[in-house]
Amino acid sequence: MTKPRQQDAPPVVEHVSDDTLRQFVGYHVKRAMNVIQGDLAKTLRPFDLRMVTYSALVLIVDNPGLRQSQLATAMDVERPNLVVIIDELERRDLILREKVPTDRRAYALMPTLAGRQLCDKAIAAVKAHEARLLAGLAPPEIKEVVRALSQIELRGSEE
Amino acid sequence: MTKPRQQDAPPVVEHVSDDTLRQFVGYHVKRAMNVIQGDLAKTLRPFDLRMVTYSALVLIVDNPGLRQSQLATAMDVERPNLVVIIDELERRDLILREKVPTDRRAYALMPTLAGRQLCDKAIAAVKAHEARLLAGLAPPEIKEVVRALSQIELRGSEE
DNA sequence: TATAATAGTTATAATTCATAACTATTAGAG
DNA sequence: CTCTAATAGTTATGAATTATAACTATTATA
Repeated sequence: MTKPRQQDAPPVVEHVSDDTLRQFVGYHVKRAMNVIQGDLAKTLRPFDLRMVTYSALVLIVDNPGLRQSQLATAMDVERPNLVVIIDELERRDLILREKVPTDRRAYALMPTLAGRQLCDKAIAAVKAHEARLLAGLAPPEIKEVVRALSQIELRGSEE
Repeated sequence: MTKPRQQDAPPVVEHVSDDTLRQFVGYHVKRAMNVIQGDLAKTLRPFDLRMVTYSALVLIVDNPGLRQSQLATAMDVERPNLVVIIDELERRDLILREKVPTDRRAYALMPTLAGRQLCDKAIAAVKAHEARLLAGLAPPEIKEVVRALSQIELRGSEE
């Protein structure tokens, strides 16, 4: 005999079980990602940055002179969608589109001083917030996680 | 002296470095998530399911009788957005909205036989695909990753 | 009984993501 | 060397996802 049910009424669910989904690593990744994304958004708000503008800025600071198409590929964003991101960063004078004399179709993306400074501050803030999220995890554990996630990422690119 | 640059031209970036972002676990989670999400979408396409409809179906099969608001909370989806998801599953006769005699505002979500069957098949397919993504990772490593991700998830909910 | 709260819905806006087509320019085949 | 194809960036646009306000019906509570 199963749970007693009055008449023909549907069972009342007191606690929702997601055990089946929990067997999938992907589910855990998704839920962790939700938390991380929410935390990141909150962290970046004071800098008036979103996740995309933040990562674009970091990549430009780290790779001064790169082209928009390179950045789009690195960020896994369609070229048309990158345009507005770059527009926004340029409008705020965090980066600039520098003309490339050897190829007049392309722009070399360069960070400004303000861009580098904001980037540094944002990175520091993100670092602090991430540390709080990862509190309770020992460094070797974290290394292990990163290794595993990289492995998954790799599997994806070799399709 | 740094890299030689002809005249005043911006440096040419041959390889885009994302080392700065790689220091963040969140970045790795995001990139792994992209791969997983793409793989999942491909896996579910033959069943005419998307990630949201799939997880909704699984949760309904595992928790027959649950209410839409419970499901919305479990899935981290706004109630209005869940309506169309449930509509879709119901239209395909995978689930049904059963009237609750004790509360005439609410619907108890129940899977149909077809729903349970499709769910089983989809779960099997996802399991197989995930196994391929995780090939190269030993079971204890996977356990470690899940533990770490759960920890992150937890940190988020205790804000 | 009156008021507040809840379940589900509708309508709608904001945001994100994807696609086609265009201009200007460069590279490559012949 | 010229013609064609390919590339960089852009514009326009649409699809999909996500979020918000307000509504109906019903239940819980003061």
